[in-house]
This record gives sequence, structure tokens and C-alpha cells, in this order.
Amino acid sequence: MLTLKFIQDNKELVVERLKIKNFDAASIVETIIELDNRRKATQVEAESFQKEMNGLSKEIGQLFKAGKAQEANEAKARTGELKDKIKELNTSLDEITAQLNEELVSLPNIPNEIVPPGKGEDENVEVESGGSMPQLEEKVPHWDLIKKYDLIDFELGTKITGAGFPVYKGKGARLQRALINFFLDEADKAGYNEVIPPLLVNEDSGFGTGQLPDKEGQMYHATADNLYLIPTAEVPVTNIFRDVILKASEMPVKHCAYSACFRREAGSWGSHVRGLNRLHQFDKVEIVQVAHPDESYKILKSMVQHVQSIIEKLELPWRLLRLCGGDLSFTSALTYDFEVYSAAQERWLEVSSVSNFESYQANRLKLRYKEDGEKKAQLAHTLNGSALALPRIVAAILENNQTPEGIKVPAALVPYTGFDIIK
RNA sequence: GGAGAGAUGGCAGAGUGGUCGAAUGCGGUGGUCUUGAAAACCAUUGUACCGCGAGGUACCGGGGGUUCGAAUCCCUCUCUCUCCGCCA
Repeated sequence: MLTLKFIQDNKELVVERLKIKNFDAASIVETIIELDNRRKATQVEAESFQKEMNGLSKEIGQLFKAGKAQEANEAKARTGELKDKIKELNTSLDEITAQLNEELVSLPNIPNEIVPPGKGEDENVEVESGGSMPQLEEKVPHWDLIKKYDLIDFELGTKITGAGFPVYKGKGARLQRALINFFLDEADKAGYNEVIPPLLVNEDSGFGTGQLPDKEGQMYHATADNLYLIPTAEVPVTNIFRDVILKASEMPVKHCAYSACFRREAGSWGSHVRGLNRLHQFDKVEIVQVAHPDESYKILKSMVQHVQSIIEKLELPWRLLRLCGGDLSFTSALTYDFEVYSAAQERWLEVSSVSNFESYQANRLKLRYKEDGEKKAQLAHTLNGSALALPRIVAAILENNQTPEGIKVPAALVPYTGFDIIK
């Protein structure tokens, strides 16, 4: 979330910038400032009474010690009223603080100045593109190819669990494993330190990265233990740094992680989500960095380049989009999406989202760093990106590389699959 | 799952209900000494909020309670450790 101080110092900026996200912050900002003023006043009052009380208690202690029990008891009589006042003030202080936090949490991150305005995905801006469009004799969509070559069994997954939980089989499973290893090796070469995180997280973690309370309905919730299945490895990996103070010299910290991801996708099911286009469980390799604020945009660029390089190694046609305000997530300041072209569906599929959250997550996480010799810790910046999400990559590989003889495996993947054609 | 023990500052580790924000040791920082370093010695060394400042308030795993006063007593939750059981 935004810091109170930042909101106070930049009222107009916050309201103006959030308009880009189509978010009207004016009244919330006013409420925040008013609540904070009330908080201060209440706190000052409560503390002055508390001070009086502390002094009185000390006196009473000394009187008892000196054997002046009668005087002590007289002094005691005076404490009752003070106690009530303190209790009352503290109660309202708690209420005000809770309201204030609620308001603060409800404010999205402000977008970077280069974020274009826009309502939704149609107004995202194409920044760059690459790769060449495949010329196909026959355009068979991936769900039919999957059946033909017996790579993934959707019906079986439906039987075992429900829709959106596919069972990968044979070469389909092998391809999946190959992609995961390929992505992890590429991340490793780029200096990312691999972790294997828990797939369930607690409430604090969900809050730290911003899934809670904003997107509660999108996560599977194991209510018996109050744990959430992760929608992305971003959540556990970024939460490694919750309540952490790094040395400036230790940054940037770079982590990558493979994980299964679980998304309820409530209400977003439609006809255009056949096959691998949208699933409740899917595999993804995520890259995460914790960076110095001065460097985070340079690092964002390097993460975008990393993603681009692996898409190119898979020989997929791609384009890079800068998300417009309306498509930007609650917590992000700037996001680039990669889409690959899926030649039989004849549509672009989002396969990666690379974002700079600036200090928005860090403030929730209390993730800070200290400059050498400095006493005061500053909020760090957090970034992450998919590198990459598997299902749509699989869809594009299958569709784009289909030939009458079978599906050709991109050369970069062959060492991982052990086969160069699926037939 | 059953039984027990515990949770204190960066770490280790004290702490009869009243001058405890907390002994001591280690570590960190600054200094003295030294050609330099080590050692030794001296000083300093938590966080948050309010305040221009002096200063004030809170924090000894979380929450609640008893009390004029709680690190210390009570309740509760979470976590850790030991033993037993079960188990990939």
C-alpha cells in the first residue's frame, strides 16, 4: 500500500494518477487525512493521561514502600477516573486506526507516469514484437492436437477433480517437465537463485503481496487451517522478504521458482477458454527481484529482456504490451505483458506479465533496506514476472509447429524432451 | 494424535508484580593505543508513533484479563523443542 506520508505529501498527485487506473481516490484520500488527524489527536490525549497514570502508579509504589499505606490508598482512589478515560481513548484510537488501515489498504498503487490511460485490454500499447508467423497448411487447434497425440486428458482431470485440472500424459507430461527445466535453467543462467516454495500460504502472506483482501475470491481457501493455495509463486517467494531489512549492497536479490498455480477464476469462464487457454491449476516459473528504488526500472527492463529471450529460443512469434491503466493490477505501478501468437486459434495469448510494484508491496511486507552507515531503513522495491506460464506456451508450440508428419519440438527444447517430434 | 518444556534486544542468556527498555556475554559502530593490524581499554549500539525540540507513549511470541502498577500472575491462540504414536 501507499505510505501515509506519501499520500499526505502528494494528495493531488495520488488522485490524478489513480484516474489513469479509473479509480476515484479523492474522497478516500480526504478520509485518510482526516482519520490520521483524529488518530494523532486521540493518541496525544491518551498518552498524556497515560503519563499521568504512570507517574501516579510510581508514587503509590513508593508510598507503599515507605510504609505510608493510608496515603497510598488515597492516591489509589484517584486512579479510577484516569483509568476509564485511558480505556475509552484507547478504544477509539483502535477504531480510528482500524478504519485508517482499511482506507489505506483500499487504495491501489499509483501507476508510473508512462502508463497509458485506457479502460481495458483493448487499449494496451504494443511496444515491440518479434518472431515470424508460421505458415500452416492446416490449422488444427491445440485441443484437437492434444487428443490426436494423446498428450493431455481433460476429461480424466474432470473426473478426478473438476474442470480445469488437466492430466498430462506421456509426451505431454514430458513436454511439461522439459519446459519447466528449460525455464529454470534459463533463469539460473540469468543469475536467479532457485527456490521451491510452499504451495499454501497463510493470511499474512496473502496480504503482503496484495492478494488479500482485494482478490480473496480468486484463491482456493483451505478453511480448516485458514491457508490459501497460491495463485502464483510470487506470493510465497516475495514473502520470503516479509519483515526483512536488507543491506543496500545485497540488492538486487534475484529468485526464481517453479510452482503449480491455483486460480478459481470465478466468473471468468467462457467459450474462448477452451483447452489450455484457462485452467484452475497450471505450472509456471516465476522470477522475483527485490531492488533498490533507484534501480528498479532498469531491473524491470532486464526482466522483460529475459522473458523475451526465452520466448525467442522457443521460436514463437511474440509481442510486448505496456498495460494501460484500466488493465493494470491493483498493486502494480507498471506492467508489461508478453503475448505469443497461437496460429490455429489465430489469436494472441498472454504468457507473461512482468511488473514493478515499487514500494507498494514492500510497505505491506515491511521489506526494507539500509544504506551503508544509514540508521533509517527505507522501503525496497519488488518486481516479478512469469518466465513463463506453461499452458499457453504449450498451446502455441503445438499449434504453430504442427506438420502433416507430427509436431516439431523447438530445437532449444529437444535436449530436455529427448524427442524432436510428437507423432 | 497423546504427554511435557519453552518463546526476552542482531545472537546467546539473566530477570523476588513497583527506578526494567530490560543485567551480562558475544557481535556491530566510533575512539585510545600501534608504523599497520591484532589484543587490550573507553564509549556507543532496538523499533514504532507524537513533538521544531526538550521530551512523551508503546513494544519482552499474538490477543484478552487481574492490579494503582505486569517481561514477571491468570486465560487463550500461535509457534518451537523433547518423548510416545502414526506416516511419505
